[in-house]
Amino acid sequence: MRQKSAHYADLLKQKGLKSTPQRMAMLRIMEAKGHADIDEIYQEIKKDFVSISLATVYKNINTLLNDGIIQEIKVPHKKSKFEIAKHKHSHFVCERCGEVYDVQKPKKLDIELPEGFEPREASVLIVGLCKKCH
Amino acid sequence: MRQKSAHYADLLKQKGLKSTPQRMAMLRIMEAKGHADIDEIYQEIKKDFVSISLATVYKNINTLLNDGIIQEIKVPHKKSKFEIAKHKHSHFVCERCGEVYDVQKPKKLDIELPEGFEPREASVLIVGLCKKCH
DNA sequence: TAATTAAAGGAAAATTTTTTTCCTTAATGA
DNA sequence: TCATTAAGGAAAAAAATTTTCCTTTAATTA
Repeated sequence: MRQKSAHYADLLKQKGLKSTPQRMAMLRIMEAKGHADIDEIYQEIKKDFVSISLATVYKNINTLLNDGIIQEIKVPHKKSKFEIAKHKHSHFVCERCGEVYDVQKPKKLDIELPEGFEPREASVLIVGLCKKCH
Repeated sequence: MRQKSAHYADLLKQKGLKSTPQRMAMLRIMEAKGHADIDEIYQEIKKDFVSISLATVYKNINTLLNDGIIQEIKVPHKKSKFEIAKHKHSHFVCERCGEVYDVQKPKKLDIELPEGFEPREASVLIVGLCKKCH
């Protein structure tokens, strides 16, 4: 824990962002949950910061997104989830419970693009049943 | 054109949906554009149906989605796009102009899932520069 | 430390997006 | 053609997100 928090504080400082308790808590929540949507973050953080404003959560999500500290995962039929930005990986969404899991990225993708198209990044989303729901 | 429209009319009938002019127009717009977001559809359809309600567009999007006639593509940083449901394929999004293109689906994805996870479907989204913007 | 200052927080309002309601209109099928 | 019922339109409501404005506080420096 000491490590992680220090890490986030440094990361924020690097980007010229203040490491406020609310912001750190949001990062810790995303860290702990792996993937969380706005409302989950808000409900969770309210346990520690009773009077935190939902606007603060949104503002922080946006600044953290802009600085690449977190990233958004858009999932079919559900609200966007946010996660701490990390090494590249793919996602698995359980169609029953909605949980998002990180899975390894495919070694290579054999998709042929038309002439003139320049890929920069690919993301894979697998939909299915997770261990619990299967 | 005769073909396509008849096709849609039949498709709607099959699903027990009425083939109204507004609904047909929405399908034609998605067909023509390939991928369109709510606002694009609304702006476009207003040219023919001056007094169409935005609520009608939303309602139709939802019924068409529920019956699997169209599908939603969630794209990072932009509004969702909708397309006529067709054989499986992947998407390429241009990070400059935002245009979405259909690309072939990978033959196979070598992603190892943890024990107990059952994949049903995978979607691949490639982000990069399209021919025009490259 | 104490003082400074710029960024961040909170509350409320404003915007934007989406859904619902309620009544009217029109597509479908007998 | 008529009856039925889904769909359309307008407006309101609800939900989601952003902005405003003022206060507080983290970070910097004297």
